[in-house]
Amino acid sequence: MTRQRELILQILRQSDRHLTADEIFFLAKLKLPSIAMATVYNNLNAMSEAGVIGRVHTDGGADCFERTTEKHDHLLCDGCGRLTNVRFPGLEAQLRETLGQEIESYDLTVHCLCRECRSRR
Amino acid sequence: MTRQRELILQILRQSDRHLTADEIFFLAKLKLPSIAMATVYNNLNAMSEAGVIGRVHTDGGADCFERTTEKHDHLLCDGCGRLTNVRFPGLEAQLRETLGQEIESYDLTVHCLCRECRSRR
DNA sequence: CTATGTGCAAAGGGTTTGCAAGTAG
DNA sequence: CTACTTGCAAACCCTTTGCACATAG
Repeated sequence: MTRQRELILQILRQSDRHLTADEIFFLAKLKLPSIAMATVYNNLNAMSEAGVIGRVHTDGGADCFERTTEKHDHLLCDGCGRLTNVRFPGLEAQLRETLGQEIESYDLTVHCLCRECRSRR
Repeated sequence: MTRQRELILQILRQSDRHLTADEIFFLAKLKLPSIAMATVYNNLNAMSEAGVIGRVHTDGGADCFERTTEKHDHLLCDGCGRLTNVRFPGLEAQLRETLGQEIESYDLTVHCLCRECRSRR
């Protein structure tokens, strides 16, 4: 548990949004100017593999990281890009039943237009 | 409709698998050695935006392209990486109902271990 | 002490871009 | 003809790697 890892974890814990490695790097540099991007990635990789933080792959863009480690799905606004967490309880059981086979996990991203974006049209 | 675009489309139509841009490039070069990667991407982008072919973003790896343009979901074996198409009819309506708002679309990838990979353990 | 983590710079994979030359319609 | 497409190389973004040095425990 190095100073760098502690700082990165703290940044994630204090944010209620999803953060990219770049954003975390920027925020970390404010407190610890010597920190390197490689260190940020090292720690994000280590912590997401250890299940301490969550990681979200996004289509085309940079991965996002979040403090939540609970299983959840994502709601993405195609207008403004805002990403929020949602849950569809029972969905996994239903998918398993429909497929008729064991499931390791699933990734679901629902695309929408949020209220603001919808009214802006 | 250039010779290049026709060739790329033909390659996709003749394949029942998902193909990466790299694989398409390789296959296209066999018939048209002068073709460039940029041309392959140009055409794949144009055709997937036009809805003529399908595009699948994969976590971390290269995007895959497929002839099907019908809406469907994906089943990915975590063991061998094989990607197959599946459908969960009625899922969209159900997601819309649970969320209580309009949905543009959704992306669902179900992770599994296929029979072969499961028995190999 | 010693294994592990750091910072740096350079490399990597996948994709896009700028531009001069070529081609479809 | 003229706008669009090609091929090429270089650039791009995000992420990883190699390595000498520093540090946690």
